[in-house]
Amino acid sequence: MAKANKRLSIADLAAELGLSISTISRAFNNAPDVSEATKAQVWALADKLGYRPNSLAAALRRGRSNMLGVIVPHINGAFFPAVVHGIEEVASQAGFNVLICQSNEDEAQERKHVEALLKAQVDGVLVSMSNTTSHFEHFEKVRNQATPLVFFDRMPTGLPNACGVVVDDYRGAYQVVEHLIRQGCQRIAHFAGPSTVNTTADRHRAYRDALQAHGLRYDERLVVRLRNSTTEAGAEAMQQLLDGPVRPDAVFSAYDFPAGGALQLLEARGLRVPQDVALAGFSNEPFTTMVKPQLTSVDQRGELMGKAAVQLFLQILKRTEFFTGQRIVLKPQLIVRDSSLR
Amino acid sequence: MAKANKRLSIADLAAELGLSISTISRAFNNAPDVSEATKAQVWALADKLGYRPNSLAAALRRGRSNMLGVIVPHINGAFFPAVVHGIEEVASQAGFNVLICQSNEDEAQERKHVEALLKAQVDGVLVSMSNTTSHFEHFEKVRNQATPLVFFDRMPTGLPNACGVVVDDYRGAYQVVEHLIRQGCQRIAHFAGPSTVNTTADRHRAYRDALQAHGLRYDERLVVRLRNSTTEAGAEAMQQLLDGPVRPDAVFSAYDFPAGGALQLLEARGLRVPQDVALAGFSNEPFTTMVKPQLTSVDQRGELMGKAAVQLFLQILKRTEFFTGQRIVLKPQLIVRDSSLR
DNA sequence: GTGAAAGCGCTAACAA
DNA sequence: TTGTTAGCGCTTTCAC
Repeated sequence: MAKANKRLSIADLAAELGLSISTISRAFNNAPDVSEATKAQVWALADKLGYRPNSLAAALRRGRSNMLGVIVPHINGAFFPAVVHGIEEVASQAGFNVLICQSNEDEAQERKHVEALLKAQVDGVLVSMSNTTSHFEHFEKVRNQATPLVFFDRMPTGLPNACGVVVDDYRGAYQVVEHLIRQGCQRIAHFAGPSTVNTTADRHRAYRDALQAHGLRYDERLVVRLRNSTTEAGAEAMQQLLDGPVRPDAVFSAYDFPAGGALQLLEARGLRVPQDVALAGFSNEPFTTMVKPQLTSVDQRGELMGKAAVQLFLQILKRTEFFTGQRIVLKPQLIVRDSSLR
Repeated sequence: MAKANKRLSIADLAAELGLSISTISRAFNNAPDVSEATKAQVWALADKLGYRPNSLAAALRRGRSNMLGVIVPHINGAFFPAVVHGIEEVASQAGFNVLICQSNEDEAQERKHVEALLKAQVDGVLVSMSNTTSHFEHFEKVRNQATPLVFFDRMPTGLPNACGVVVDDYRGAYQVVEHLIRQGCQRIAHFAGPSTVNTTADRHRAYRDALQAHGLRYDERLVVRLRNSTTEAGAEAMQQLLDGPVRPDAVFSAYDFPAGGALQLLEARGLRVPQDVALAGFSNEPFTTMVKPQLTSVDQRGELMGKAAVQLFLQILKRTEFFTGQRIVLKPQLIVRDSSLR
């Protein structure tokens, strides 16, 4: 095993080969104006010595790190991992390394991550906002650094000209509710997510609009604000509805896991799904096909979203102009399963 | 909004305040030998100007990046996200930023990530091996750079003195099989993972040993090698067993999702779980409590594992000595649920 | 308590 | 095709 481990630099290779450091540098960047013979020599020696270019030094000098910062609220469930996957794929094709951070739905952590990424000189930041974030100065800072900023899925409503990729949550939710109405449901309840986030706010709005468009009353008593997006929160919400003044015959949940929780609770209470209460969620989590009955849901095109976000970033990077508030809107996909078919 | 965006440096602050760059640097590092008044001045100006230290430059100069590289096979399911969570928590406490990479169970990608991390001058690498990895030179390279290398969950068997944190897979699997035997199962089948990976190899070995220790025959015909760790692979494997010469009365799956797939297939074939076939998986995925019957499984202590891995890394970093092959073994937790209770 | 100066490892003019 | 040189922004002796 190798012993003395003082870090090697191009200077060492240069000395060894009797070449100048610039030639070594050029060889590593595969510059066209270095002879193939020289390149071969350099690469062979590097291989033998275990030399590896220091990308920090290169980044410092070049003023470009080829690193892309990504902030997600979490990587639980299937959606954000899918997005991350899409991001990594396109980013690595374009020669970028990806720095992933989780905000854990906490604004303070989100700010810290933004700072850290900026200090690390990332060439761009992709963010899906924490759902507790209510101030946006940390995002403004990114843009003030002239660092491209692209949102995905969750965008701040209060930030003018924000670029991003979202799914048409309104449309997806509207389709769910229309579907439930067509199945004959009359008292459709809603498990609502936070109203501060575009996604869940849109789902809620679509729920209300779809009801009214079909002549059904929007009844506050049928709307429960979820504590979070877990099964437990869903079970609680379902219990609350069952204890309430109006017995729903369907529930549209802003997330899948709470819908799963509702399913368990209904079963425990001896109610049948979908005959007594139809259920639909949002996200198309894998578990939705493993429960009985399988859960109706809406697919959010996670991987595609990630890819689109990086492409948008690359576009912005190319332009010298300033940010133009581009927004890419993906079509969600309603997936009807047994939990809402009667 | 700010306009001309040439990056600021300590030199700009120094000029503005009539101080030297060293003082500015010291102020930012909160050095004790700078007067509080000066610090306050510097910080105020930085705040006003939106200056942010360039951590790349600092890392280059200091020879330490405070970045920790992490390579996971994927972030699907609940286990690896839990580990990552644990890693981030302890790492950020210790002042490290975490660079997460996914190998997608592919050796080539794993190698590329190792190279990229090393070039980025990370101070350490935490890895859970891809299950297709069969050569370990890329790991040796890390150690040859004198960069701490810590494995978690999946360790190479062929790398001497590898440090890492694992769960006692053998023990967990042994407990599962013993439990099934105590429930009266006589023909216990096994869905096996890759034999190249310590975790699934241990689960398989424990399965065989537990059978034999209880006077049951180890029958190759009851062992199916999974194509991968999805529900589909589990359904296939179950079908294969049902089509085979020996009808099992229990299945111990090396992963949870295939157990879920088996559950669905059994149900579709009109077989009852656990009465006709008892089921048990491994990982304690959240979905195991959402299906009916709920699935027996083994918890792998993901978050704890992540924390322990970082602590091990920090320990190694402190020592001047070389790697000693420390291994931390966590106790898994058998969680018995309805799918195996009869 | 503060400053001057060297240099981390690399890139990119500019020369030759 | 190759070499020389001046930094990128920061930390860190060593002075004063």
